[in-house]
Amino acid sequence: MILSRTSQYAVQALIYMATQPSATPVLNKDIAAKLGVPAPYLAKILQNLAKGNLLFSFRGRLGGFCLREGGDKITLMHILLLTEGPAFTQSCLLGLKECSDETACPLHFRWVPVKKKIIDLLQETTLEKLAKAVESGKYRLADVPGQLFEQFKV
Amino acid sequence: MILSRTSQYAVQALIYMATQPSATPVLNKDIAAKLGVPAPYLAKILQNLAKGNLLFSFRGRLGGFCLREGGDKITLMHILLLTEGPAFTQSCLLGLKECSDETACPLHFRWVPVKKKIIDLLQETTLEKLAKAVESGKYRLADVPGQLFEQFKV
DNA sequence: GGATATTCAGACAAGATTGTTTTATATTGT
DNA sequence: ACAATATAAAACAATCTTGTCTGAATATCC
Repeated sequence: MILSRTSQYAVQALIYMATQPSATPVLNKDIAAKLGVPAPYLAKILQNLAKGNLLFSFRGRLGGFCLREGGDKITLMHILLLTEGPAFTQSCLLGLKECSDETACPLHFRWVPVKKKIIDLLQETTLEKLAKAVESGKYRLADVPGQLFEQFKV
Repeated sequence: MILSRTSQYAVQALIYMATQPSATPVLNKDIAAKLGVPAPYLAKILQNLAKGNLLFSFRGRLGGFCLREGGDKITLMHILLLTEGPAFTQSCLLGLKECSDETACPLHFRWVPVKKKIIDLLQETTLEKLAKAVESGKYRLADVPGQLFEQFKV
C-alpha cells in the first residue's frame, strides 16, 4: 500500500541487524536467509544503504555489514529517504507535481494532516524500538522465520 | 507515495466527471485532454471502472462515460478498491503476508492507527465534495489545466 | 433503411520502471 | 597463496505505463 519491496527489505534487514551484537559484522547471506529474501537483491540494497552512510561495509574474510550508528539514532525515515528517494515526503495524493498550500489539489488539505501522521510515525520509530520488539519474541520480522518450511509457502 | 498512477488518473477523471452535467455522457478524449493524461491509458482505466459498476459506458455517437450513481454516493475508497485491488486496505507496512493482531510485525501496532486515518479519509471523501472544491476555482485537478502551456512543462 | 461519423471495446506491442538473478572482480584475514 | 566476502556490472524477468490498431455499437443524416 505504501512502500516498495526494496524499502520493505531494507527495513527488515536493518531491524534484524539491530538485534545482533554490534561488534561483529553481519553477513548479507545470513540476513537474507533469516528473512527469506533473495540474497543478491538484498546485497544491492545494503550496498546502497552503505553509500548513504547508514551502514559500514567490510570486504574480505570477517567482512560484512554494520550499523553506522546505534539503533537508537536510526529512524525509519532515515532508511526510507534512501530507498524511496528524497521526494518521498513531498508527494501529492493525486500525483500533481505542484501541490502546496497555494496551488492545492482538492484533496490537499484533507491529506496533509494524515500525511503528517505518517511522517511522525516514521520519524519517531527507531531501529532500537523495533529490535527490542522483535527480541521480545512477540513480533515477527518475516513470513517464514529462518526460512523453514520454504516448500509450504503460498 | 501511496497511489499508483492508475489510481491517480482514475480519481482525477471521476472528480472531473462529477463536475460535469450528469445528463450527457463525458468523452474519454475530453477527460484526457482536460487532465493532460494519455487517452489510451485513461480509456482502459475507465473501462475497468465501468466493469466495476462505478460507471456507465455508451458506445457510438453521443456515447461516453457517466457516473453510475450521484457523486455523493461515490467515495475515494470505492474507486481505489477497483484500481488498487481488494487487498488495498489490508497490507502490512513491511510486506508480510500474515500480519494481524495475533501474528504482528514489529510495526503493526504503530501502523494500524495511522492506517485507520487513511482509510477514514478515503471513506469520508466523496466525489461530490471534491467536485465542489474544484468548481469553487480554488483547487486544481491537474498540473496543466486544459493542457495550455504544454511546452513549458517540466 | 442504409451510409457514415463517432465512440467505446479489446488485442497487441513498445517503452519504462522495478525486481531478481547471474557473473565477474576487488579486498581482506589466515 | 587461498578462501571468504563485499562490490560492480550486466543480464533477465515481471510489472506498469503508454501507444497503435481493428472491430463493434450507436445516433444522425440522407
